[in-house]
Amino acid sequence: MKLDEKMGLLRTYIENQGLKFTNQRDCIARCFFRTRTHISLDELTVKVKKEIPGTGYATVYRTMKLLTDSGLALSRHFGDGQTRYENLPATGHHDHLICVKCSRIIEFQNEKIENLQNETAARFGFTVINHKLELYGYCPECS
Amino acid sequence: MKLDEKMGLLRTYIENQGLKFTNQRDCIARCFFRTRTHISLDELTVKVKKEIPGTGYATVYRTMKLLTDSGLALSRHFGDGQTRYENLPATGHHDHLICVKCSRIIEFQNEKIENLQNETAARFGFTVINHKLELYGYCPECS
DNA sequence: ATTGAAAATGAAAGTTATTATCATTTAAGG
DNA sequence: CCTTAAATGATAATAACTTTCATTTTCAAT
Ligand SMILES: [Mn+2]
Ligand SMILES: [Mn+2]
Ligand SMILES: [Zn+2]
Ligand SMILES: [Zn+2]
Repeated sequence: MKLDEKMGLLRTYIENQGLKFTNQRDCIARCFFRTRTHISLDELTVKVKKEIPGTGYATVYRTMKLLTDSGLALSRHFGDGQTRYENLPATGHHDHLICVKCSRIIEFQNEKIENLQNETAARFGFTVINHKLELYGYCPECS
Repeated sequence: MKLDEKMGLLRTYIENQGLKFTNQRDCIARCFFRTRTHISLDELTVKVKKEIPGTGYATVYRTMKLLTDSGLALSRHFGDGQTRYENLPATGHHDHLICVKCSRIIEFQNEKIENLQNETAARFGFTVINHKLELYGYCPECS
């Protein structure tokens, strides 16, 4: 999805909710949509302040909540006690390999695993609405 | 593993580390070994206080850290922002199905998924040392 | 049993990430 | 240009965890 398309969806969501489109929201959303990492609020706030110096952490927090609620961002919790946000993956859902030494994160997709997850859940009468699969270990460079 | 066997392992671990075996540690460990749930520190502290009323939360916290470090307890993080502890499963490693409505937790094992995880990691040159697989959804009663 | 050094305890304070409050500013429709 | 509801940023509050410290307890060596 293109940047402008995302900004359009955000505007629509904001209008529909009776909210207002502000300078800060514009800047924070653009900064976020630009990233390709799993970014924390602290990290994102640094980026945003370079464009609008006065911006408060709370506004970044609230805007990321907005983006998450609207479905334009995904929030993730890896091992480090911080919430991280990532853009919607163009290729669809993915899971993560995380290096416990250098924190490198590799994304992967595995249709077979996903299917087995659903099979397993079904066996217990569960309806899965989301899941978390994280593999922690050593990346090639840290092995 | 029997209760006494676990207590023996704990004693050994404590001796080897040059630590001391106290009344509180005995009580907290027994209370924990008795549980079959994924218990939080608050919950465990309530149980412990019924046997030794003066026991402080910090002591429960420190003892569970000890049990985790010694390999006699597993710490888990589900969605609710609290650390939970569970006994070593007699049947070996398992993963979890979690009901987002009633918080019921069902444990499952799936060898195929485990193998696919390792295959996937290997494809990226990763060595997996642990993983987290949680399936969130609705249990049969809440569907 | 007594002693003494080292470790454990419990209350309280400190940490850290997140979330809420509130006075002031701003967006946007009329 | 006005109105007013929402947004902002500084700050305070929360919540779970972790540390500190004065006091108590353990336990090996008398
Ligand atoms: Mn990702
Ligand atoms: Mn379990
Ligand atoms: Zn690495
Ligand atoms: Zn349920």
